[in-house]
Amino acid sequence: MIKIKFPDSSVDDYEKGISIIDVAKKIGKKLADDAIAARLNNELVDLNTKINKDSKLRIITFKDDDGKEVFRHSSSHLMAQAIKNLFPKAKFAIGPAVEDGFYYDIDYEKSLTPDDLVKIESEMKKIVEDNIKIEREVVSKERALEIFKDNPYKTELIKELEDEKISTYKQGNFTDFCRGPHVPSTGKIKAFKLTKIAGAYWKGDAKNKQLQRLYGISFPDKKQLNSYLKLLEEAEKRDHRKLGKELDLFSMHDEGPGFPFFHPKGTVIINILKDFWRKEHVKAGYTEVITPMILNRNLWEQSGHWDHYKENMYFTKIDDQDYAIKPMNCPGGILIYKTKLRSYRELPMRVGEMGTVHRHELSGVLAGLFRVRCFTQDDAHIYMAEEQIKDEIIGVINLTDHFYKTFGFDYKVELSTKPDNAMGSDQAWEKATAGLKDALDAKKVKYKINEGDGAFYGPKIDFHLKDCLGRTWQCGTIQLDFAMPEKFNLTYEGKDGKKHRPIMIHRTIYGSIERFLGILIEHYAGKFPLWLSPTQAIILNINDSHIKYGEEIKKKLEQNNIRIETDFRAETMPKKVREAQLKKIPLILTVGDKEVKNKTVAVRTLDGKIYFDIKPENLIKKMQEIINSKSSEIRF
RNA sequence: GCCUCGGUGGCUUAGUGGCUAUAGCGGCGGACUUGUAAUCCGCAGGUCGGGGGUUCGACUCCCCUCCGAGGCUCCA
Repeated sequence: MIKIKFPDSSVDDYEKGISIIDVAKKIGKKLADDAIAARLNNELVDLNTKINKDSKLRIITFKDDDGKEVFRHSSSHLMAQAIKNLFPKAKFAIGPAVEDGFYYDIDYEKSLTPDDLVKIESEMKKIVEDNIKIEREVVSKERALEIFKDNPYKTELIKELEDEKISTYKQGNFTDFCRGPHVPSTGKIKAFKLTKIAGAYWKGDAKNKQLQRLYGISFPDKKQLNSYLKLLEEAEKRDHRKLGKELDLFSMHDEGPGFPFFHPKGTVIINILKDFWRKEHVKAGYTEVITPMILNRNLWEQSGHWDHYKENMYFTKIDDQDYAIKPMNCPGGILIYKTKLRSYRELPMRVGEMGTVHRHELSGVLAGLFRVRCFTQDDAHIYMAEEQIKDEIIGVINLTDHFYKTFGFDYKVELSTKPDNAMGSDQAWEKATAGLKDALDAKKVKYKINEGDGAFYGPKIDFHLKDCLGRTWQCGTIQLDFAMPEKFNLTYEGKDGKKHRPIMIHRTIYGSIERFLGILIEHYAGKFPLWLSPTQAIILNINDSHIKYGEEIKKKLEQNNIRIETDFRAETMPKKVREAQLKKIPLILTVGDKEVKNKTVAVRTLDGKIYFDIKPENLIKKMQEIINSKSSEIRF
């Protein structure tokens, strides 16, 4: 689908833009056809004037992705103009809208500082006040090259274009080579903030010159900007690195950058995630294996990792032979497959592995639990016949859906197709890709296609989790693989008594337990649902005379596998409650004279509700109910 | 790996122009025996990430290095 936007200057409002698809739908007439044809042929026509005559067109507002993009793109130009005013020697590269705002890459002799950002912001404000008209002008390629002759980046881009006519946008003293569309004037951009400066390579290639990328965010009004800034603040509060420390879940050390240490409480959660995973996979017909961490060079040569993945691997020597620490689990699993002749009756063969892998990631990419150098994949390999692809994929999609729903995650699905450096025949790719598509369609899953983004050995489906703040994280993946079975000469004996080659699926649901834990910490803001909570309840006493009874309660809960702490210090109640709250313990149980007398406890939940006179048996029963339901709500 | 910024007791943090470095929380000791978000008093704890240099003198200035943050590239 082609989507082209341009501003509708008939409506004097910043929010208005228009989608040509809508034009086509609404008028379906020659006008739209002409416009689309012109675009496809890269003939630039001035669409504004023609379309103005039709008033029935849909208006795109800031609420639409299209409108947002136009608005943010114009914000980028606004920033560029301000930069030009302040730093006339800066050369502009590209300045698009991105999902979370906009940026402009510039080439400037001196590094800009956060102070400069403040200056640029004030300059932008001036330009907004001046409400400068933004005008489109279509010029010849020659003329464009003349206009941008001092700018090597724009020159390069213009030369790459096949069009003979080039559109430019002019606002005051600043002219940019740009397809548009833009808001009609700078005065429309009422609220913005420049957020950060970073290095970025020209055209995203590390071999090219590194430019300075200035990021910003903008909105049509202050209110929206403020709520966005609030969201950022909330995200910062939930940062798993901060909460991980505060809640005593894990730590990082200079002695092992990228290698997380999990404390007792973090380990509790990880073990629960693993237990849950095992139970569900047994139900889904998986077996589980364990393969070694260090394996001989020969294996990695055969799998292709030695040639294609070496820079990401760690090595060691044993008795003068080269060994590698596994960066992936599949070669080990394949050796198990090959321990005997396999029959078609065994297929599909679903083999899981909680496989810990080590990857030498670049130091600059490490980030808390989100990007580490040692992590455990909830891996599984499914060996199957070609005709089983669709059903197996459906099975994995169902399982994945069940997992994500359990944690309250929404998710998006992406399908990646054949890349340029692919191995295997076109037919095989087509079949495999069709298998993935069929499965997604059968499940009525909406998905986005990433052309050419598949692995070299097969197409894949990726699952992107959406957390409660709307941020997305790549976790699960389903990858079809025809390469490994080939390389390891995997076979099975068919009904016909002949040898056949199985197809392999690599798949994960959590992705990495470490990353998943990081996401969970931020998703729940550290307030884990009862079933995941490292400490499920804490017992507080009013004074020393209640300790004995408190110990009795503790024992009862422990005997029912409830993770319980006590705080019998001679501190005041408010203080002990406060500390328990800060630790985000779901249930605070208090014992005082009344409870000792009635043989009950008082229960306080994290949201501050208090229930008195709860019998311990009832408490245990209720807690077990909530734990079993995996609910994040606690009510008595 | 590259770019920019940062690193002060367990945590959060003050600090200066180059002289014996703040405070709170936490910890420990004591008093208080407390009914749902911080009781009071006292004590201990830092070679200011590490190494080198400039200097009479460096937490402060310079260089190197390690680690972290945000990006780029990559990715579970």
